Parts: sequence; C-alpha cells; structure tokens
Amino acid sequence: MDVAGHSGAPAYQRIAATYRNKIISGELRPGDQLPTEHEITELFGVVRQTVRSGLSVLVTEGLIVARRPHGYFVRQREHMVYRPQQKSRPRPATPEMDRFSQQIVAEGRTPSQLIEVSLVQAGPELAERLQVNPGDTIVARRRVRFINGEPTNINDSHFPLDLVRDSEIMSPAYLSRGTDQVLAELGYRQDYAIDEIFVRMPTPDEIHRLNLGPGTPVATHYDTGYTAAGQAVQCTVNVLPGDRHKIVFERQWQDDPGN
Amino acid sequence: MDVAGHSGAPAYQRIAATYRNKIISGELRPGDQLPTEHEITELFGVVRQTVRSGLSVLVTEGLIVARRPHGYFVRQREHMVYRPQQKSRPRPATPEMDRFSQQIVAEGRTPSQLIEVSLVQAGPELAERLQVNPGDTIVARRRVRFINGEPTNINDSHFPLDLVRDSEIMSPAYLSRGTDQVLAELGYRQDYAIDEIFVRMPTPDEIHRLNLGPGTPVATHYDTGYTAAGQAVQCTVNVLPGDRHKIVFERQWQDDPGN
DNA sequence: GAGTGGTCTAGACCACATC
DNA sequence: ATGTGGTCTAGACCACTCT
Repeated sequence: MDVAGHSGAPAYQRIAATYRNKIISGELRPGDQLPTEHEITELFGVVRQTVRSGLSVLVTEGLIVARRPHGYFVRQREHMVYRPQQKSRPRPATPEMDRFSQQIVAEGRTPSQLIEVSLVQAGPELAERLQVNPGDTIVARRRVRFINGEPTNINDSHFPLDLVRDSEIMSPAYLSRGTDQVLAELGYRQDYAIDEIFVRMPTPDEIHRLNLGPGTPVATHYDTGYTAAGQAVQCTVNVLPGDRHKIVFERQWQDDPGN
Repeated sequence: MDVAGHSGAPAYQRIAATYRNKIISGELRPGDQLPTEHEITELFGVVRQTVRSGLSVLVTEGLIVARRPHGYFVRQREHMVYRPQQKSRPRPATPEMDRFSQQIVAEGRTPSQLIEVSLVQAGPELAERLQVNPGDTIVARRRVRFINGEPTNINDSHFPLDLVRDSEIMSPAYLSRGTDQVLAELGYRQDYAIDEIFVRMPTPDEIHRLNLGPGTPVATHYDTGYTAAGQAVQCTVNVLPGDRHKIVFERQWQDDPGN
C-alpha cells in the first residue's frame, strides 16, 4: 500500500514520503520551512540530485514551494468561492460592478481587470459550442481578473461575429451591466446555459497569465449560453487555478415526497 | 511570452517546449510515440539527464506517458460525463442500479464496484460538514467504481453514527435503491444539498486506489445533504480523475423578462 | 541479448537575494 | 561574500520486456 514508505523504495521516494507525512500530519504547517537540500543530503546520506528528485515530487504535488535563496516552504492555499449558479440570477437594477467585483469588494479586497478584445479564428472546441465552423472568425473578449494585484482567474468570453458586430462588446472597456445584458439589448436574450468543467494541468500560456506555481492544476469552466430557440450566443471560458478557488453550488431536492 | 522557446532558455525547457508544441499543433497525435531519450540526446546535443528533465515536464503536465521499455507516448484521454445535478432528480420506482451504473450500462460499458464500510474518526473537513466534533466516530462507506475493470472514481459516503446505527448502510453490500432512500426510510429525508468542488493533485493513496498516472490532477466533489430542518445527514466525497471526467450541469435563466 | 526507461553518484558552474 | 536553489555533465547499475 504505502509503497513509498518501504525501506525498499527508492531513496527519492522515501524522502518525498517523509516530508509529505510531516505535512499531512500537521508536524509541518503551512508556511513552515523544510531543511535545505544540503541538510537533507546529510540526513539521508544521498547526493543532492537525489534529494532534489524527492522534493520535486512534493513540488509537483503542490505541497511545497521553493523560494530561492531561502529554501523550501510548506505551501498555503486560500480558496475564493466560485459560484457558477449565481450567473443566472437577477442582478441589481443599476449595477456598477459585475458579480465578480461585487463579491471581492464585499470581502474587503480590491478587484481589477485587464480586458483585451480581438477577432480570432474559432478552434474546434469553441466552434462546436458556438455552432459555427472551425476557422470562422469570432469575437474574443479576454479578461484577467486580479485581487489585490494578484492574478486570480481568466475569463475569456467568445461571441459569433454576426451577433455583436459594431456593438459595445467590441470595445475593450469595462461593461458594468455585463455582456449578457448587452446581448439581450441586441435581441439575443440568454435563456439557458450548459456548464462544463474540466480538470487538467495548465498550459504555459496560462501559467504565465495567472502566475501559477508548479504543481497547480486548473479547472476550466465552459459556460455556453443559448436563447430560448437554442441558438448559442456566447461561450465563456473561465480558467480557475486550483489553489485559489473552490466551486460551490446548491441543489434543491426534486423527489416525489411520497417516496 | 513563450519563454521556453527562447534560445536563451535552459535546454530542458527547450526540449519540453519542442514536443509540447508538436502535441498541441497536432503534429504528434494521441498514441504517437516520441523519440527515445537516447535519440533526443543526440538531437539536442545534451546528456540524458537533461533530456529526462525536459520530458518529465511534459509527464507532469499530463501530456505524455512513459511505457517501459517501449518509450514515451502522447497521452489520450476520454472523458466520462459527471452530472452532479442529476443526484437530486427522481429515480425509477424500482431501480436495479444506482445512477452511475445506469449511465455506464447505457453507454455499453460494464460497471463494477468495491465497497468497504468502516467506522472512522471524523477529520476536520468531514466534521465541519457533518456538524459533529472532530474525532467523533462516523460511518464511512467507501467505494471505488470501475468501468470495464479500470478504476474510474472514488465515492466515499459519510454519515453521523447516530443516524445509521444498525441500518443497512452499515453493511458493505450493494444498495440498489441508494443510501439516500435508506436515510429517508430512517426518517432523515434529504431536502437540499451543497456541492463544493476543489481541484488539486492527488494524494499517494488516491494515486494507488485510482491507478493514476503522473500529471493527473483530480477534482474533489463534496456533496453534503441536509434535511429541511438543516440537519446534515450525509457527506459524500467524490474523487474524479481529471483525465477521465468532465463535470456537466445546466442552468435556466431566472432574470426578470422585462429587463 | 538488446534496448527501454528508472535510479543514483560525484562532481561543476550559474543566478539570485540577502547579509 | 555567502548560501540558496537551478541547471548540466559524465559516467554507472538496475528492472523490465521484447525478440
């Protein structure tokens, strides 16, 4: 079972297991420093490369981070709550902020955004969801959201070009009433949405935009909106770093009470 | 931007970027074999350890797998659809299978399960959700679900001991009508649930139970059920390997149509 | 037996932040 | 200047599977 703990296991796995157990058991707490590579070398009687192999296991597991030139530290994580359900609830009549910003301000933190609008060719993933052909031109409204100056998630909205040509959505300015409202004004009222969540390791581009550390997986949330007639009007790709978010929603029971 | 592509980047990053780009662009397709470590050594003019560093980046990104003694191959993934919403919908009157098994059979595949029931002490995560004190004894009904003999997800249900003592839930047998129904018969009808999804790298135990490859993150889905009075009656922890699942749910709009 | 990846040793030089 | 982790070389032996 606990193969890595066996004395027959490779040395680097024993090193990883040793410090993993100390972290899980609470002996090492978030923010605590591990021994240096040099010290672990002497503790286990192996060369530095072997120590590095062991620690790299814990780095890719997201348990520790290297802070040069200080050493390795137990990682701490703080999850912001992400509620996909709330997107389909009414907003205040005259909103000054989108829902993300409202939530952050309510938590006493400072939100900011970087918005970038461009015309791109639809890849297969987006083409299928937006009911267009791969390679068709679509509008991408790319946004990185920050909390207290730290990049926190990616929110890239995509629209079929025909729907939003010459509308406000084409401007890289902040739309306080939200793109859904603009779409509704253009005659494309969103009636229902399909949410898909994938879990994977980030691409180098995502690592760069979100300033992700090694061993940080991401959730990709595809939110595809449709009119009552079933026409796709937008597909938003949210990329949520696993160490900064938890996804929350609620369900009411629909059982027959006589059951 | 594409730092790893710069000629100034470390050799192992250039190697990783080279094959990552070939995979993303489609030049290398799922199932294709990469050159051997020895061949890449000659292609880049570096020693084997450096090649291994580069390839290990792609392994931990989940893009490739090592199949000894054949070589490295581009990984292929197949996502089963996971619908947390369906848990709160009525089932057929006389179910012979749980929802998971129903779906798998409908897809023409063969489900199976390993069930294990035990009494455990609640850790802080479960204690908080089940409204008990940390260290209190709770009932854990642990289940690994298989498709065609391959482990696919973990489904561990937890109950306060007082609620289910001496009930069928304590037996490690398959309950075709579901534990929710058994709880309802005991007088604890579930009225609503809160779902929380975390994204992280798996623990060694999860790697073992689910036979996970390196670079595979997991989603942890906490499904906590409450009676109408707000009493927590169960907390189920689903562990979903990222390379085998996508999470899907739907939303109807709740806007005021006059908006 | 040949070839694959898995592990390990014993060195070396570097960039970087702190003292 | 010191000490940290980051990268790299040049070897070695091993377990495993295919032929």
